[in-house]
Amino acid sequence: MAFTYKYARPALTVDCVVFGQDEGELKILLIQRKLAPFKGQWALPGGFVEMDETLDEAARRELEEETGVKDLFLEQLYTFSAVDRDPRERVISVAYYALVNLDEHPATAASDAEQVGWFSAFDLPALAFDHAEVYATALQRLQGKLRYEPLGFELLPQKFTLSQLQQLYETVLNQALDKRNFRKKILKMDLLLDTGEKQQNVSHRAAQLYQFDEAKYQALKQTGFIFEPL
Amino acid sequence: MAFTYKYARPALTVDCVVFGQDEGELKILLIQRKLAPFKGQWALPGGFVEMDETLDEAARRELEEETGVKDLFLEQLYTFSAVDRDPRERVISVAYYALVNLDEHPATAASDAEQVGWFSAFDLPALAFDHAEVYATALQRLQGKLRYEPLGFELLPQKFTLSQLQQLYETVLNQALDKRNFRKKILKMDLLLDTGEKQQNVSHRAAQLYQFDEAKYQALKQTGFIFEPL
DNA sequence: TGACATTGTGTTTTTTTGACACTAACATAG
DNA sequence: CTATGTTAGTGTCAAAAAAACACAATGTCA
Repeated sequence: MAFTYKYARPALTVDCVVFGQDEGELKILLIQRKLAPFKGQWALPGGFVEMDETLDEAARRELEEETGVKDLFLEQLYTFSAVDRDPRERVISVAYYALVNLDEHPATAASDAEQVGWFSAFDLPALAFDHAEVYATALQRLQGKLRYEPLGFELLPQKFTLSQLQQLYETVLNQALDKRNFRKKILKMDLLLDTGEKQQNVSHRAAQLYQFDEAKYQALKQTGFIFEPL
Repeated sequence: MAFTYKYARPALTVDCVVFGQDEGELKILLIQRKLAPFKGQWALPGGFVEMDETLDEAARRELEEETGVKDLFLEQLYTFSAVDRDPRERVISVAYYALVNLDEHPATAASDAEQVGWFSAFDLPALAFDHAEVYATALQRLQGKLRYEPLGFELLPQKFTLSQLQQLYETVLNQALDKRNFRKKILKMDLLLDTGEKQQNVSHRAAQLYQFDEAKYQALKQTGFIFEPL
């Protein structure tokens, strides 16, 4: 079966930049291409958009098919349209960026048999297509949004310590932050719930575990509140 | 001649939200549809993407064809993909937003014979397709970016007074600003060049004319400078 | 030359930011 | 059980930025 149109149409794909965090390192999820072009090279997970799904749905579907990761924070990034970005034919790609925390989401279950791997975000291999540009755009966006939206919590386990949160900000933004000032500011927003629990199995003083009060944040946001932890 | 593909492909269009400013009012540019669906209704200018052009190029081409407006500030906004957003068939649309100043750009030269008009941004007619949603997204983006990027100057003539600039911010953001604080802050950034010229033909004290130092801004931006006039 | 309209300007108070160093708690090894 | 190591947790002061606030200067026009 084939499909015929009066005018030529570009192919439409989605590509995903999936960020994760592990031991103070920012990572991203790549797959190794099984087929030409760029056979064997690392690339962003993604694929063709079906006729009965939105772009968001396509991104989630492809991610689950290719990497097993699901139920993650996902947002549209930018649509890339350079005429020769795919050597085979005209392909326009809607890029997404996603945030997961590596513990709670089954790390990497390959399925379409491609190899899947987490790479340090600041030390990536050469990427296929224009994926280096897509990745750079995503990192910029993440760094930008982290300053005025509570994205960081998507990268942490549900319960986390203030030190973990601070380290996350330091890693992503690539800058050191003052411990006392950071804690003061983030606690003053009154959006972290003290769970009463403490860290387990650490060989030093155990830290308090907090969790983010998403509901309260959503309510405040309506009233013009802006989350600015720095 | 027709084009045949193995898998179905959505049609791809661009749509543009063009903002302008006139006498303290924020306006947007609409065209009246000549054809079904939504015949006779107002809609955002836009059209199909050709195989040999990027999305940016398509947006500029369609804008000039349909409204005569060219050489404007143009930035990608978001890609809209609801499955039924076009009643005829699957159409995915990459939306752009654009800024022009009404004086220096030939206001509205219709060409494809559709009617073209500027409408007050806060009092729009019913729009075709999902264009109301696209417009809402664009306005939000404009309001957001105005706070940390020098977009306002795109909407003003090249030489402008501080009062005009302030009024623009007040109009777009829909909030009053203190004159002395606004002037202090914006002058302190040292990005406005005093042209030495004064307003002409006003029936009151003539204000100083300034222009934005784009080159200096671009240089500063590299060093991490952020334009924050509020 | 007086009335009108808009430009242009400083000071004070309040709030926010940034710099800075030590004690408390807990686990572990000797 | 004591000493050591490691991270958690906390307050103050100074500097900078933001916010509030009112009136004199300039030019046009009747």
